[in-house]
Amino acid sequence: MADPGAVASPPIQSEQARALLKALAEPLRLRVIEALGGGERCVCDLTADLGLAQSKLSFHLKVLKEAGLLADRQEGRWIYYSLRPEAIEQLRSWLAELGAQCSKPAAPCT
Amino acid sequence: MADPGAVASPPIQSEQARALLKALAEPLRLRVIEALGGGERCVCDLTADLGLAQSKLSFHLKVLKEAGLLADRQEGRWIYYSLRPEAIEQLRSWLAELGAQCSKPAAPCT
DNA sequence: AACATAGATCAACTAGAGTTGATTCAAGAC
DNA sequence: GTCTTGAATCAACTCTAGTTGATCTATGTT
Repeated sequence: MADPGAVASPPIQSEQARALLKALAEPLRLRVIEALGGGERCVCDLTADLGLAQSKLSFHLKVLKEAGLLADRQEGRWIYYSLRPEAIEQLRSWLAELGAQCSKPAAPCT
Repeated sequence: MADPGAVASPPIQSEQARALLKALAEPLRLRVIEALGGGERCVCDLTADLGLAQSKLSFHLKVLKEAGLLADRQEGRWIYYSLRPEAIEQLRSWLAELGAQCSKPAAPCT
């Protein structure tokens, strides 16, 4: 099951999955994520679009980035954020495993 | 976009996705979910396995159920919980949409 | 009927996560 | 160099979500 040589998308552990889920499970962050679903955006753009206080957006971008959901790049004084599709894909795989054999009936309780 | 006649797995909205994410994004609940990943379990079984206070487990089971992640059925005095694969699948689809076109570069900021 | 057990619910308490406004840092523009 | 602007950081505050222990309900046993 271990795959030490692989570079992209190793199977995700539940701890990592939880980090992704937690980062996504917040209203404002979800709005940010959905805004980035359409493609890369700069911070000033997001601030305006979502109508958020600057420090607030910055806080949530940091959380999302630390969870591995976002990539950022700087260009001059602007910073552009984008979704990391690998993270999304990892979470999807993790969910797929979860759903795989969940329909087995329980052994009756005595 | 509306599809009132459909019974199974209509496309999920972000509000519903958030509810699922939020329910999943809690350590204890994730443990419960993973325990149920292997198949249906009764509450007494889960309580013992996870080593949780009864009221605590009950609280989290309720949250998971209200989010639509769990199904429950009663048999005598025991209650069995199981994962709802549809919910997992809906979340996976939602994530897939999100990742679909997120790689478009931003229009440069002036 | 009384009793025992599985599980849900409730009220009081606690802690962690998000908000706010001010400050700091960095990259141009002048 | 100074000034302006985009964005991150920090400290104080707030509030929501989870914990705890007790109580209540329902099912089954005797």
